[in-house]
Amino acid sequence: MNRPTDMAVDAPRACFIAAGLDVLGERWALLALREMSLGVHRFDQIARNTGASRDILVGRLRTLESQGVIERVQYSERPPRYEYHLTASGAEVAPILISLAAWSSTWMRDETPRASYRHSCGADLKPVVSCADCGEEFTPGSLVLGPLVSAAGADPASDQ
Amino acid sequence: MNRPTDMAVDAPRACFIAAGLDVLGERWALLALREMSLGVHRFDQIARNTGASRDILVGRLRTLESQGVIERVQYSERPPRYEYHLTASGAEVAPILISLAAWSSTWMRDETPRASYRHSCGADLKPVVSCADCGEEFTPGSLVLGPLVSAAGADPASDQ
DNA sequence: GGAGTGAGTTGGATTTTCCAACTGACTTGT
DNA sequence: ACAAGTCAGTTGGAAAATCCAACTCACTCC
Repeated sequence: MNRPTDMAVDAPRACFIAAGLDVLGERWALLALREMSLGVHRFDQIARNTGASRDILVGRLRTLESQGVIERVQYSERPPRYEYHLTASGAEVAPILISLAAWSSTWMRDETPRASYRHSCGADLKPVVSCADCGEEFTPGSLVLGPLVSAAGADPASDQ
Repeated sequence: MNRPTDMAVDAPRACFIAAGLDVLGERWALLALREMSLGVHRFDQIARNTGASRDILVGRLRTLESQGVIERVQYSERPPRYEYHLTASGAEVAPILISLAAWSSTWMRDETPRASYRHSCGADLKPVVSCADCGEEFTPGSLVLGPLVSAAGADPASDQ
């Protein structure tokens, strides 16, 4: 009944990139996941290695846990102590970290020496992102919008 | 247990992931880049499609410009009007967006329908990240710390 | 002349983050 | 035994970032 000019002030794009950022895009979240990927699982060490304030970090870890990205694993009973581990979902954040590290080491333009990353084969980090279907490498611009869909949604019960 | 590089015991890890997040990790930055990747270059439309406040968005765009990730291109002289375009550096943010979209569409566990993404070949987004050197796929855990190095650093004069 | 477009800017409220110190329940060293 | 240290948080207040709606300025279109 109404058309171009009338209502619906364009709402922000609801896409999977935006949704992913709701979970992973808050400050310190990806750095905390980086630590767990590197085998650091304890609160104090994660706080030290990321530089996050302890109070903020608690909040992030709780959010990531509630989203099923990490899980708290008890390693001491008497004082109850927990460590943080990646779930299957969290482990699959790796490609994001890899892309970020690769972009950064290519395009950062200061001289600051920083820890680099490598593939476990020993080579410098040079990830190639290709399409599982056609095998072609993704080039800038080869990412295109698809239809509206719901996420695959790993079921919350399936922990490792 | 974990001391891959020898760093001061209490300093946050200075790595390329952290450095990348300094540039791309602020709120709205990646969504603005998403818009430009999708061919949206004007301020008003970027603001609408991302949902960012206009004042904050101005700040982000200025930061991204100063980092050489995007550039302002004048498209009208009187009134001076600019649009925002990805530089070579910005175009290479695509793998990050792709990984994020793929992770999100796999692991988000609500039913909300969202815009999905595809490869330009038409297939659903299923990126495979592999090592340019050995060809092996990156598996969770195959990202390992390397030595301290400076970034390749696109030369600051070449942004135009 | 009035409405509309586009790219911002402004001021004030709200939210998030930062920081250092503190807690409580242990464990280890002397 | 007692002091000191470890660990995973909490707490409260200050500082910074963000949100929001309205406003500006310079045009163009009807």
